[in-house]
Amino acid sequence: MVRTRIAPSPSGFLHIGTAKTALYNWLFARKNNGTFILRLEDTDAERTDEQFVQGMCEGFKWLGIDWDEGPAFGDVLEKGNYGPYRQSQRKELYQRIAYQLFEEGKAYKCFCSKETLESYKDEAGNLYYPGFCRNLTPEQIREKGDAPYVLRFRVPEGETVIEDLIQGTVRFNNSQFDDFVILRANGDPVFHLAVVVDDIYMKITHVIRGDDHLTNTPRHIMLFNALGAPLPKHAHHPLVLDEQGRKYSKRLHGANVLDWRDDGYVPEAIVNYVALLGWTSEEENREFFTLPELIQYFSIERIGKSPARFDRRKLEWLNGLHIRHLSPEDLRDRLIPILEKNGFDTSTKSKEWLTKLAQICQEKLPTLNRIVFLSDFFFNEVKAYEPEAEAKLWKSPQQIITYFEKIRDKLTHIETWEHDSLKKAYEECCAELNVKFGALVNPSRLALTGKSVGPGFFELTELLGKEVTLNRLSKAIKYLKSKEVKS
RNA sequence: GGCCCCUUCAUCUAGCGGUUGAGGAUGCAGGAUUCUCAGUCCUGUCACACGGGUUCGAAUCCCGUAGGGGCUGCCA
Repeated sequence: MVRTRIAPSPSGFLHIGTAKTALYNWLFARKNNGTFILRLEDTDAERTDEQFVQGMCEGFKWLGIDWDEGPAFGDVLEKGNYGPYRQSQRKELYQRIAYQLFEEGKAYKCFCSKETLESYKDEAGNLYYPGFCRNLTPEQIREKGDAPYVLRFRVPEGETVIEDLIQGTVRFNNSQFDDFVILRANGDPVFHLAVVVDDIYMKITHVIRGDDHLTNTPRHIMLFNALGAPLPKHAHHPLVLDEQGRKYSKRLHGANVLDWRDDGYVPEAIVNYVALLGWTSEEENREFFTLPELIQYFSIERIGKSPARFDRRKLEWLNGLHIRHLSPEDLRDRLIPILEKNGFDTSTKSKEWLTKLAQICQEKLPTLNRIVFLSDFFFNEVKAYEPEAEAKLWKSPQQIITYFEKIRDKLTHIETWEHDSLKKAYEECCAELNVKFGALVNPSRLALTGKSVGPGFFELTELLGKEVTLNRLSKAIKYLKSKEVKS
């Protein structure tokens, strides 16, 4: 039975890198009918805040990553039989295990003060622990009285080997690891101990995480061994780098997965893109995947070893692709909040109308937010005409006025206000005026939308409705006339 | 500094000793679709970090060098 986990430290929002780790763990669990667990690593009380938990979980929820076991937060209840799922609530367990190691001589009390430790630095200025208290005699310990101490793990001699599903075999000489602290002076466990204890007690079978943990893993393996517990399988995937090739800083826009939601990206695209950042399908040359498809094709073996840069442009392409795969109704429902947020009143429009709007804009949306640009003229009056477009399309006002008057006349008498009859009307005008289609359509677009680009012309005209269309044509005619007088 | 990981087009990557005059995708450039933009479909552009080996033969294996990243906390 596969059991994987994501174990974030709730010290902020859901980072894009954490999302990648979560996704890989989640995909692996789902693929193997396993269990995916959310565990909060909040052993450092100072850095933890309940609102961070909320923010992080909102990110998971948005991405569609759900967990089978996890802690309570907000109005969500705790799930699972291996809880609690917050490390801050498992303190007694860690202490018990730490002292068990102490009793067995695998850990020892260290009374060194911070100042004592500070005095030991290597050539590069890094602190290291020379093992002062490693071999204190019982008398020496007794002499310390009730002086504060930490528990340090007694790193054994020899070699620790990681058999990693992604990295292959990685060997470490134990001599490079100091006797690390497992229990702080205040009784709180340190990350290394808590992780190992939890992974044992929660019966984690596969530890999939970023390769920033690769050099932590030997310590963990030593602890597993000291506790006589079987090793989980390890898989260290490469980190997500920013567009400059550096570690994706928390302060960068986009580090928070919800930034992408705000920018008009759909979660389907984010998940697809992040999965592709270091993983390829065995179905060669395939890049578009829905979440169910990712589950179907995912495999740890296909995860690469080299770090990947985040490429916003490719994400945007994928985003457009996913948007185009949405049903018009689904797209409509995602668009409405964005329209509302930008002050467009959608309540006066029918569901059918809004669906049509979604439909005619669908293939032109790299992001959902683009809808604002593409559809503002449906909700607001045209207050200005694009100057460059005006210079180009309305070069000879007198001529355009004749065109528009003819079109207006034609449209006034149109029987059914829909795409085909509108097109027919324009075709007739073109024939009568002996001009090309574009010569009529493009200037008209400017009159109706104020822009030179937008949705298909007859589609948008149909949606605009007869009254508005005729009004805007008249308004344009009036404007052109006034312009002519001036010149 | 020490230890560990990484290095194929600008970017994400395929490739796991010969079938590769290195394939796909994004981007970029050009063409088609003559209502714009977008989309779609074509075409083009662009890479095996460097230096040594091993081998009949290397992007693929080995060793160096350089560059990038990670860890080296009573953070996780």
